[in-house]
Amino acid sequence: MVISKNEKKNQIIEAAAQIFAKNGFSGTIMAEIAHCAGIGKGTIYEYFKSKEELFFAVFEWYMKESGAAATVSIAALGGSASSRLMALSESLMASWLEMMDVYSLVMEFWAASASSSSQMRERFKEAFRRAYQEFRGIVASLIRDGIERGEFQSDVNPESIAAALVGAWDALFLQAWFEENFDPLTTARNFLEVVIKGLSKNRS
Amino acid sequence: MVISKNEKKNQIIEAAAQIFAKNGFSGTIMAEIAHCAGIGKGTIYEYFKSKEELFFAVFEWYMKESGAAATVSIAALGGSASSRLMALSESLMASWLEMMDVYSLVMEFWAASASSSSQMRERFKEAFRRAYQEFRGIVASLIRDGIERGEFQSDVNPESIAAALVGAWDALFLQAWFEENFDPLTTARNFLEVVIKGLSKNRS
Amino acid sequence: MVISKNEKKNQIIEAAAQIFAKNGFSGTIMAEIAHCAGIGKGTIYEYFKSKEELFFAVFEWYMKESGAAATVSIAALGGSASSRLMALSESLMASWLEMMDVYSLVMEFWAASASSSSQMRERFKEAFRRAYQEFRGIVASLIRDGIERGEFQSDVNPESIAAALVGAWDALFLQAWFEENFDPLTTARNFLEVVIKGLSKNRS
Amino acid sequence: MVISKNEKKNQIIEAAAQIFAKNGFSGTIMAEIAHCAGIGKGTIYEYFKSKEELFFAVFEWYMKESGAAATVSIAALGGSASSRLMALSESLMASWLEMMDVYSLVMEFWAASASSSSQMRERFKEAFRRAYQEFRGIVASLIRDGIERGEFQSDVNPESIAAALVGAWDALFLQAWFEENFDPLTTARNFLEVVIKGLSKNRS
DNA sequence: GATGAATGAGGCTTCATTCAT
DNA sequence: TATGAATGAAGCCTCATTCAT
Repeated sequence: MVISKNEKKNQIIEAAAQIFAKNGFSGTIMAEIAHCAGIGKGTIYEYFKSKEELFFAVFEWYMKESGAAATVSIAALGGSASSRLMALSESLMASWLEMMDVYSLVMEFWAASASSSSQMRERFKEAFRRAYQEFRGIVASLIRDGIERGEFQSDVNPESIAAALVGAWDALFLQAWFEENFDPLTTARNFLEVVIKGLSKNRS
Repeated sequence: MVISKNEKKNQIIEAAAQIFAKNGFSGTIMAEIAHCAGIGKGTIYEYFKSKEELFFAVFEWYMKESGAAATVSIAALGGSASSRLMALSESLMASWLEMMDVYSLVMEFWAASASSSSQMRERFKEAFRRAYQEFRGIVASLIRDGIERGEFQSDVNPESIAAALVGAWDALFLQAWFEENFDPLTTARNFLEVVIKGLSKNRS
Repeated sequence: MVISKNEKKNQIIEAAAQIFAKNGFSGTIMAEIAHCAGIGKGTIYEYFKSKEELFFAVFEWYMKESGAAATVSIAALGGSASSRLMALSESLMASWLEMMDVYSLVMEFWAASASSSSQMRERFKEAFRRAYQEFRGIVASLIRDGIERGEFQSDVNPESIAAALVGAWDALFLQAWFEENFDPLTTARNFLEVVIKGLSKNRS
Repeated sequence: MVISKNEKKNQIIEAAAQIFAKNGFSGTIMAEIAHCAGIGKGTIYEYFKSKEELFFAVFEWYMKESGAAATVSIAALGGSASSRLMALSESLMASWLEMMDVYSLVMEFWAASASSSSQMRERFKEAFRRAYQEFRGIVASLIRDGIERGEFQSDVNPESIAAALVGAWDALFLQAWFEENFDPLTTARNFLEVVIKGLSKNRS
C-alpha cells in the first residue's frame, strides 16, 4: 500500500475543493470531481459517504489550510500587542491570499450553513460558530493583554474590537472577490493602523 | 385590474424571498414558492423567465429594502463627520436587524456570485461590485469630508477605512447569524468609537 | 378533464402489472413501465410516490381483480354446503385462470413479503395475513354451516380444512406455473370431490 | 489443505442462505455474504461464477436439506397406504419446520423462477418442475398402491390427489410464514385425516 | 489461493419548465 | 391571464465484478 487511505482522501478532497470552488455545491457533479481526481466515480464513495460528507471534508480541509494555526502562534509571540496584532493581520492576509483561487469556497460554506439540508446546516453553523468564537477569543486576548500592559486604553471592549476586526478581515477578502483591483492587504494594513491608534493610550 | 402586474410581481418576490431564505437557491423548488404566494406553478413564469431570474429579482428587492437608501441621506446630513458616521452605522444596523429573518439570503447571494451559472454569476458579481463601490464611496466621502474639516487626521486613507468599515458591518451580521447571543449593534458601536478615535486629531 | 386521476392511476397500474410480472420487482425499471403506459418517466411519480408504492398498488389491484369478491357472494348462496364449496372452487379457479398471464406477480408478492425493504415487507405480510385469514374464514364458515346442517361430520376441524383447501388452490396454480400441461381446474375438482367425501356423513 | 474446496463452498452457501433469506436475492449484497462467511469479497468468486450461480447453489442446497430425501424412503416403507401417507406428511412437516428460519428462501426461489434473468428463470423453473413432478409421483404411487391394495376407492385420480396434497403442504407453510399463530403440523394432520377418509373405501 | 480497492454501468427520483386548456 | 399535468434531462449513489498484489 504505497498510498495510504488518508493520502487518497486528501487527493480527493483537493480535487473536490477545486470543483466546488468553481461550480458551487449544487453546481458540482460527483463525476467531475472523480475525473479531476483521476479516479472512478464509485471510488469517491469508498472514502466519503455522500456528496455532503465530502463537501464537509473540504470545509474542514479549508479551515485547517487557511492559516488559522498560524494565528495562534503569532498571538503567542513576544513584542507589543500592537505589533503582534499587525503581524497577525499580515500573516492571515498572506495565507488567505494564497488560497484566493478557492476563495469562493468560503461563500459556499456560508451558504451551506444557511440552507443546505438541515443536518448539514447545523454542522456547518456549529463549525463556524466555534471557529469564529475561537478566532475572536485569540484576538480579544491579545487586546486584553495590550490593556494590561498599559499599551491600550482600558475603556475599550476587547470582544467588540475582536469581533469587528475578525469580521473586517473576512469582509476585505469578500470585497476583493468582487473586485480585481481591490487590495485587501494594503487596505487591512491601513485600517489596522487606525484601529491601533484608536486603541492606544499615547499618540505620537 | 385591481392588482397591477407590479404588485403581483412583488407578491411573488416576497414569497420567493422567504423560501429562498429558508432553503437556499438550489434547495428551493418553484412549486413551494407558488404555493406560498398562493398562485399556480405556471403563473410564476408569466412574471419571471426562470428561477434564476426570480432569484435575481429577490436580490434586487433585498438590496433596495436593506436600507442602502438611508445611507445616502444620512451621509448627506449636517453635523460632524464622526457623528454622521455613527448615525450611519446605527441606521444601517437597525435596518439590517429588521431583515434578520431573511438574512440568510445574503449568504445565498454571495454564493450565487461565486458559482451559479456563469451568466448569473457575472450579474451578481457586477451588482455586488457596484453596491460595495457605492457604499464605500459614500463612507469614504464622509471620511474625506472629516479630513477636510480638520476633524480627522490627514494621513489616513479614506478608501481603506471605508472598505474595512463596510466589511466590518457586513461581517458582524454574519457572526450574528452563527451565534444567537451575538449583539451586532453594540459591537458595531463599541468598535466604531475606537475607529473614530483612531481617525480623530484630538482626543478628549 | 376527460380522464380522471383514478383512471390514469389504473392505466399505470395495469402497465406496471405487466412489466412486474415479466421482470419481477427488481428486474423492472420504471422507464419500461412508463413506456408501456405510454407516458413520460416523470409522470409515474405524479401518481405514485415510489417504485415500491406502485408495486403495492399493483398488489392491491391484483387482489381485487383476482376474484376474491366473488368468493364471498358464492359462499353466501343457497344450496348444500358441498355444492357451494364446489361452486366456490370453480369460480376461483376460473378467475385465477383468467389472470394466468400475470400469475408470476403472486410469486413476486410473496417474495416481497419476505425480503423487500422492511417497511414494504411488513405491509405485504400484513396484507397477506389479512387476505388469508379472511379467505379461510369464509371457507371455514361454509364448512361449519355444513356441519350444522348435518351435511358434514361434526368431528372435523373447519379451520384446518379451510386452511388446507385455500392452500391447495393456491398451490395448484403454482404447479401450473411450472408445468404447461398441468390442469389446475380438473385437479381441483377431482381433489375437492375426495375432500367433500371425507367431510360428508353419508357416502353414496 | 485442511479444508477441502467443497467444505469451503458449503461454508459460503450456508452464509449465503442466511443472507438471502433475510434480504432476498436483490436485497442481498455480496459483501455481506462474504462478511458472514468470514472471507473476503473476492473469494466468493473463486467458488461461484456469479451471484446468480451462488443463489442457485443455495437453491440446490435447500432442496437437498429440506427432507425430500426422507420422503422417498418413507413412501417405500411397509404398512397401509394411509399410515404411510400420514407418516410422510409428519416427516415432511417436521423437516420443514426445522428450516423455518430460512423459509423465506422458498419464496425467493419461486420469484426467481418467475422473473430473474431469463437464463436463471429457466433453470429454476425446470428444477421446480422436476421437483414437483418427482414429489407428486411419489405420492401418486402411494395412492395408487392404496387403490391396488383395495384400501382406497378406485375412482379417485391419484395424480390430482397427489398434486393437491403436495400443494397443501407447501401452502400451509406459506400461511405459517404470514401468521405466527398458525400451526401447520396440526392443520396438516387434521386435513389429511379427512382426505384419507375421503379416499378410503370403508368408514369406521 | 485470498483479498479488497477500484470501477462504471445502471436505475430511481427530482424538478424546472412547457403548453393545452 | 392562470393553471397544473406532463415531461425528460440530469445526477447521486449502489454494488457486482475484476484484478493487481
